[in-house]
Amino acid sequence: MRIGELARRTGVSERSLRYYETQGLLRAERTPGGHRDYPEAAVDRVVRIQELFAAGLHSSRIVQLLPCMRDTDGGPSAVATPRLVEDLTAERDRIDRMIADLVRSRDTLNEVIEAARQG
Amino acid sequence: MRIGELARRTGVSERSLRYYETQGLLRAERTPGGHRDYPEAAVDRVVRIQELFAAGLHSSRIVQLLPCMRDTDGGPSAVATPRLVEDLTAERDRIDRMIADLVRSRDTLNEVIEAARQG
DNA sequence: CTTGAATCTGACACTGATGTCAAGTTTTAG
DNA sequence: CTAAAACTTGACATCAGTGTCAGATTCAAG
Repeated sequence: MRIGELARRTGVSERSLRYYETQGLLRAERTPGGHRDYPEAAVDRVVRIQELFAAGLHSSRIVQLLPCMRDTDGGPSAVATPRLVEDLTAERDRIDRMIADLVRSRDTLNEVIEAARQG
Repeated sequence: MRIGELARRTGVSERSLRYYETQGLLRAERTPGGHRDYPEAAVDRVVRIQELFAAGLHSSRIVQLLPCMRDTDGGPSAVATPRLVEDLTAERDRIDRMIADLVRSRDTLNEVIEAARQG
């Protein structure tokens, strides 16, 4: 599929999809004229990438991580090196803390919302 | 307490504490010489502010929210206007989606980490 | 062939909290 | 009194993904 359709189906802008490519996160075949041609699996991949960005991972980290993830197309997965495992563990712990923070913030908002509904 | 101690106790930089003040998030008495003098409750407040920043709320939103939160010192709390409740509800829903995303990312990382431990 | 939609590359701007540095003032300890 | 530490304001930089615009090219349909 071409970039417009991928953008529409993932909700990610064309600009961002091109940026992902420069960062080595996403590859695409090219038509004879130079237009990008994505495989169906790109949809899932882009969604994953977005999730990881939302989790605060940087491009460089996602680049390392992607080949180790079991893909939707069941492609051959690499195995993380000990060094990478260490880094990913740190990321995971950071995400856990982030989740805890978010839960507290959500509860705070709910308190205020509830107080207003009753007041 | 002065800004250095507040920074140390909250883990937030002095730079950020001053920024919070310019945004109307944090007030401080001043010594005759002009140095900031924070009440004990500032510690909790700063922690809350940090959490809300981490949840993706902007200064302007936190400014609206703060007076509606029940403070640690049990100060008089304002009640959110209907308009604010609407905005806060949207924020809460966004946070809920963010949490869901984070959980997925964490699970992804755990999968890779586990695969490496066994591989 | 023609025309309009889609895509290409490249460049520049922005966001918004935070880092950092500079020059000057206040506070505190000896 | 004095020196060091802490604090002040102000300005500029940074990050990293994303928005946006311009000009050129390709694609698809009539």
